[in-house]
Amino acid sequence: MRNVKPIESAPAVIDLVCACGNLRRAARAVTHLYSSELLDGGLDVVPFSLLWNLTQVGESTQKQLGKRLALDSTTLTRTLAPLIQKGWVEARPGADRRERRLRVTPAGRRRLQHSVPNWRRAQARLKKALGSEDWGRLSKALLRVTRAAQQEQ
Amino acid sequence: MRNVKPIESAPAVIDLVCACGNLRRAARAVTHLYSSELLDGGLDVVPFSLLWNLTQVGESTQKQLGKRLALDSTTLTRTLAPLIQKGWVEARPGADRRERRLRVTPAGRRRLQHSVPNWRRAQARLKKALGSEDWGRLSKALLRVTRAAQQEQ
DNA sequence: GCTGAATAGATGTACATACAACTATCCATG
DNA sequence: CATGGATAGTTGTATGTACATCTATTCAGC
Repeated sequence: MRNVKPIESAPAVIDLVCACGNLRRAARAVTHLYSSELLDGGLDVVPFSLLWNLTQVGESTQKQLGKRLALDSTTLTRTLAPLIQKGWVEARPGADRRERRLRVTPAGRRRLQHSVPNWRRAQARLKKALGSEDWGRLSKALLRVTRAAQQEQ
Repeated sequence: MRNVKPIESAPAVIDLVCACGNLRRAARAVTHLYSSELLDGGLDVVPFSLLWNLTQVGESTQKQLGKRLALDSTTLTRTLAPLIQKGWVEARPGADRRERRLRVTPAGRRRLQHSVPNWRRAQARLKKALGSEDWGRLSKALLRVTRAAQQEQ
């Protein structure tokens, strides 16, 4: 029985799909779409996302907001700066005076409301192009993968 | 029959989930995980992804590579520069002399191979934390959403 | 009450990314 | 074959993001 190819164990056809690369690419593509809608309203995706999330939580320290957004909290020092400067976000020291307690001001809330129709248009365009079944699947998958990645250190 | 609350049509409980924000957040979280593995091998996620994709396509212009990665092609001028400088990617003018034809060199291929085990570890960690069913779903959903967003302008 | 470890945030630096404006090249049409 | 519009890539600039390091503050244990 010479010359017989051995049976290959675990054929090493490893997944060629890089989850990280695919996520980053999707984020770029979708950011482009949302950005084009949101810029008409004068708020790009990052400021929009900060006002949006900060409105939803009501009040938060920088640290907590960073955790919520899976964002290094020192990054927020700079991305929040223009929002504070424009009076859309208020940062006041907490009882623990190391912390900054962040809140959206009434002016900030108005600014956000102004951009919500743009955001809805972006959502609607993507949802339509994707189909609402995939849209729902995507949302779930993203929450799960974020949790999984965060749990992994 | 007074005082009866009217039946509400389409209750305006609009999706509070922002696909863009969720994608960007997931990309940050997953990048962090992959980065921690890949950095041990000396290649961060962006150079890794460039070598990886360029290896897969064999040869490409900057424009084509940008399209494949949903990346502004001018961004590639800068992210490719260090790879070219280190001799991992070769850029030679094409027959159309406006173009740069990009190829991974043998040295680049070796460099990539060196990092593949790190990449596999990152993939394995995420896949394990996520479960392989969700992993598959995620991959499909990301391809679809990327296509959908790109088709939308 | 003091001191040293831990924590929140600010700052320096590096890189990723996009867009506008520019340059070199190509190509269609007169 | 000359010219003007289209295209590929470069460069200037602005923003987002992370990490290392620094400062101010807190808090546990003495």
